[in-house]
Amino acid sequence: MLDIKFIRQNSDLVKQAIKNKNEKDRIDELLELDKKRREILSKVEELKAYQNRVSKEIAQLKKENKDTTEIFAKMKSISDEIKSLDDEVKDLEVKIDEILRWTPNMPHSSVPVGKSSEDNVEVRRWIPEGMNIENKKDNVLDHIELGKKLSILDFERGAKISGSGFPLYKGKGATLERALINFMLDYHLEKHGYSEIFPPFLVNRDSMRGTGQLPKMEEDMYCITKDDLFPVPTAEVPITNIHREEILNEDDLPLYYVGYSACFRREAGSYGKESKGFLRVHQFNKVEMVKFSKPENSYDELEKLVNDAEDILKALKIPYRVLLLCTGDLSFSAAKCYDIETWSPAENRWLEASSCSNFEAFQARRANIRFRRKGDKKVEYVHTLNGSGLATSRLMVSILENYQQDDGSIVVPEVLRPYTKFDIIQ
RNA sequence: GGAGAGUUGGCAGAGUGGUUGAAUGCGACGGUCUUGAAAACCGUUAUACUGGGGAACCGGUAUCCGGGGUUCGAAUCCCUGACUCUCCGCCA
Repeated sequence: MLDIKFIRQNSDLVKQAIKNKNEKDRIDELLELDKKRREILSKVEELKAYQNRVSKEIAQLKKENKDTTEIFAKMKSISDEIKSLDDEVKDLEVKIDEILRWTPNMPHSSVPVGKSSEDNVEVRRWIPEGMNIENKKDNVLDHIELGKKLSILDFERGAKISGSGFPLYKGKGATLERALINFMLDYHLEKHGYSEIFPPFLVNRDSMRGTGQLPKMEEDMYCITKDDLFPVPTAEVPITNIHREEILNEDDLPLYYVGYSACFRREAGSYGKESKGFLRVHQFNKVEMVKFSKPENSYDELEKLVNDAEDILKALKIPYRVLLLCTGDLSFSAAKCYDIETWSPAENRWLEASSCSNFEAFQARRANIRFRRKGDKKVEYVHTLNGSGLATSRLMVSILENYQQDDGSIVVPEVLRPYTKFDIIQ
């Protein structure tokens, strides 16, 4: 959510930002409502001030046993007037809030302006020593074929149990998945100084609003209507909401959290080639990093966050590239975002495995997460950041395909072996 | 799922219709005293919106879990929702 005062004073900037993000502009309507609200507000507050004053006088009169009939009649009509004006203000506030919640975050000045993913900028790429992704082997199997052949992935039975997009891992495939999650968690804990969180997987509506999934993405979220709970689309939601409605100490910042969760996404409207196997699923596993930072440090923290995700891929020796997303591809809540894509030899293309974003105060304002500087009276919003570190499904595609041998077996990446207790899948 | 008890400022905890943004205690911060510290004493101690001002600041309004209602007036009465705790039932 953007600050209404900021919008008031910088409406042109905000409009430009909305345009760059390909979102709908309702700023003029917003400002009109805002103006009206403040007009009525000053009227009703004046009446309330009068009411409060007279109310004290009445208390005095009552004490002296004086007649109050006349004054009561007068105050009744004022009370009624206040009530109706209050209703008007409330009505306007609901409308204002609605538009604000549908207004996207503003891209940071360092974000390239662009229309779609075509305009994203590759910042760097990393290829393990001795590997050349240009040298395409002929007989590489894709992850679906590998999964089937080695009996480690079973998409058909997953579909039988739940529906398409719910992968079933079996045997060494299940172990490999678990190893990967544990490896990533341990790595961030030990090497990058994060604190571990194991969050709830179902969250309430307030939490979903806090991080910005609602109202805009409601169609893409699963919902347990009976209890009005949502299966988390990412651990970002429960972890960021840890500090909802809180005022943090300056000394506590930055806060680094890392947590695993299963992630649930309806992915409404996406079918076909793009969604085969692991490429698009309704349930996947992800280790998520979340940071709460002081505003002046948040962009340094973003760079570090991306590096933290990259370190995992370097340790796994998976080729990847880092993209700086352009304004048009930037998500609703983000001010700046880097995607990390890993190489898939079978698909012969890059697959998004991580997304690292700085939300600045956008989520913090929605979720009311603030901090107080030492010796300072005022509170400020923190900046929130998060990044996948990483999502296992896409990563699993790259691991299986990159580590496959000519005989169709798969060598387990060295760093995972202490977790898997085996070094080859065949 | 059933029955009951709760939810008040950073924390503890008063307050059952009228100068209550809210007693008191603790904590925190500032000061006095002290070579320094402790103790003691004095003072300060929420957030949001809104108007004025360049700003420090000043005024108004709201907030005692959320929402609705009764009333001239609600922390206090009524309805409703959420959460917490205790007991019973069920259960991995």
